[in-house]
Amino acid sequence: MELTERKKKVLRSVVDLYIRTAEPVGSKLITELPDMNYSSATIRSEMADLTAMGYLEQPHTSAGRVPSAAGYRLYVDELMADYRLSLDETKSISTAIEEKMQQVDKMVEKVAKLVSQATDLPAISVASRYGGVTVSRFDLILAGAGSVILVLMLSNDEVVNKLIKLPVQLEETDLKLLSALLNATMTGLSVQEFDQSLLDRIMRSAGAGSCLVPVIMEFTTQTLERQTRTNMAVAGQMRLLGHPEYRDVDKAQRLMTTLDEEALSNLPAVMQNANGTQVLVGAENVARELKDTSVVMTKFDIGEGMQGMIGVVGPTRMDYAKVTARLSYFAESLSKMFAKPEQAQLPEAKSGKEEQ
Amino acid sequence: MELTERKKKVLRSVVDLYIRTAEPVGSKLITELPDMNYSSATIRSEMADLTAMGYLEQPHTSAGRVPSAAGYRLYVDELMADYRLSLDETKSISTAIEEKMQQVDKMVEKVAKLVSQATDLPAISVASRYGGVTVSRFDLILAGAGSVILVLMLSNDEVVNKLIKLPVQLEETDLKLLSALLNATMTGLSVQEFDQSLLDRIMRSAGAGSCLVPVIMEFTTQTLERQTRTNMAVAGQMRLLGHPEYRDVDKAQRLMTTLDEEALSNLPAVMQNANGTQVLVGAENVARELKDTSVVMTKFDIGEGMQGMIGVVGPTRMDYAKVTARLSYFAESLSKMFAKPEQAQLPEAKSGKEEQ
DNA sequence: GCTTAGCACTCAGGTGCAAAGAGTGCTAAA
DNA sequence: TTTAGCACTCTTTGCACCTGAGTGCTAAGC
Repeated sequence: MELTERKKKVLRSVVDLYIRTAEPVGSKLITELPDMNYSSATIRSEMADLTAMGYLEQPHTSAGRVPSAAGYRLYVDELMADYRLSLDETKSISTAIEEKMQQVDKMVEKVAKLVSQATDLPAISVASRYGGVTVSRFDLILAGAGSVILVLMLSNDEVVNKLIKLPVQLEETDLKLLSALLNATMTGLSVQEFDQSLLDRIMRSAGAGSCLVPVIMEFTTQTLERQTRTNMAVAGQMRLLGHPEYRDVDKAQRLMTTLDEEALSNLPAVMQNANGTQVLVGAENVARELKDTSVVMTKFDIGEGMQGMIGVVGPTRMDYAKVTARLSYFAESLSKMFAKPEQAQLPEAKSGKEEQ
Repeated sequence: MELTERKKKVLRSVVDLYIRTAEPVGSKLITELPDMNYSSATIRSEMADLTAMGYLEQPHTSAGRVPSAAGYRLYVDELMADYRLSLDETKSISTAIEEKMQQVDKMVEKVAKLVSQATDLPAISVASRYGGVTVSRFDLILAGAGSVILVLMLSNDEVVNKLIKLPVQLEETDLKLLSALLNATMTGLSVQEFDQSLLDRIMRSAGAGSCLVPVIMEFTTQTLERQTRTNMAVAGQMRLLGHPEYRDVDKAQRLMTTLDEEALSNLPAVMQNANGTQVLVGAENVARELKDTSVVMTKFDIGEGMQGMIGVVGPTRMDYAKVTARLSYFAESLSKMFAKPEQAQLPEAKSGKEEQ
């Protein structure tokens, strides 16, 4: 059977209405739409066809129609009207992002929170670095009262520090010597190259500062390891409860536990080869628990060998147009922000063409 | 009417059973308890008395009894058997805490998560500082490639840093000069004392480094302000759904929104004058939304003019004995940890006397 | 005087059934 | 090709009814 223009129009109406009401859509409801100059009987026969073709489903004989996974797929790929962000919306997203986000792990949390807020759905935010971070510079600062501040500058321009209480008294010159030694031997080395022989070598040459070396080594290793780990945050889980399909507490809970745990950590893999905004409808999902749930996600650039991803999880009935619009606006804004760290330029509101 | 020993025993049994089952407790159920050598009729008359005295309530005529707020109060204050933490429990709490917690804001989050895990309830964790943090030392490190690392050491021994990209080329000596100037003029000043005249004064003397001054000022102000803010984190909100009284999604949602927002920020005030573990039963709560919910909270010390608080929120029917035991163990462990930052000693398991 | 057995009473929750309502598929006429 | 009409299906809702749990009271027993 051929998918005529009118069939598409009916399908789109069904999905649109279903997104709004979360109730099965009947033929009569559709006839009441503006631009629908057919009787309910005509719509009925079209709907019967669409059901036969697998785009719609019927919960039971005397109920209205509900989009099937295939129906959503078609909707997302072809039918969905571009959602046009209003000035208000871009503005509130912009000001939210503008607050400076200092470190990557903090950033991940904040972004998750913002995205969740903007979409009224639980959101995840991931930042993964593809390894290779090294220390590009060591500094030791004597900070009075028997303590030293260790400052590491990393190859990705992040800076971390640690306060070390000194067991013995050390002179400024001792620290100069030690930091020079560290800079000479350890900069540019990845964490895998740290080993016992390196430690021995440094200890031998360290002189008065040798008691600091183990602490420094441990902190450095820890820091570099944390850098390669992918950061991930989940926010706004409770928002799920606002949507009728999750009034079943058990279901919501099961879904959120999945989200909290690792099951989702393989989503970034799915993301890897795809570009732009991706929509996973219901059954297309990897994780069991997400079977009747959809995921929308987008990549964004953080530069310096890093990559971010933001996504939301929600009922298959979610308002894809709105969600994808907001998500990609976020991603765009974030990418720009990381491109010019100090003065983030926000993109123009995407002026999508309004179909129909 | 007098509250006899036997009445107390009955009341305790009712609360214990209700905590376990979340169902109204009938007279017959109580007779089945070991150590209860009375007939159901006797228990019934005792329960009728307890109801008249306001310690029990009846959802409807033919239902069992449920503890009233006053009943819980009495239970918490007098009747409750000390819960004895098993070795397993102390161990899992200990190892959880042992992971080093670096910065205060990170700490707050982690603690909230741990407490929530240990009690299977939503948890809040607050760390508030009573002001007065100043910068005790400035350092500027030239980090090659036209950038400078600014390191601030604060009066509470926390260290923060920021990477600044240089608009112009600066020499090591310029930075030395500037940092000496900053140390001379700005250390020990609280954020309220930063004003235009101070900025002007520094700008005049800064020489080549003057272009850095505004950035440094802003970052310093921001940092000190963040230090005085109280950090607060909420974790495990979804756990609420596991308890039957919150199967009503709307209720759970309303409660959690309250928790997420500020309504709870006045709880620390309640905490201020009290010591030890506090239990707020139902109607005793400040916030509207918490009316049929209980809050258990404890203070702990962070030293350095700071104070922490952990608490959980849950159904009035929660297992007070278990929750208070775990909470105070946490608080104890944390206090000890901050007393000797580097090698946390964990307290012995509290060996409470087992009554009855 | 306290305790207990017995009994009548109350009320929430489950079950079965009928009516209402929503929506469908099919057919015949326009 | 579209539409009006109609019979059919299935869920939802309301209602009456029954059952079981639990109570309060009373009178008898220790």
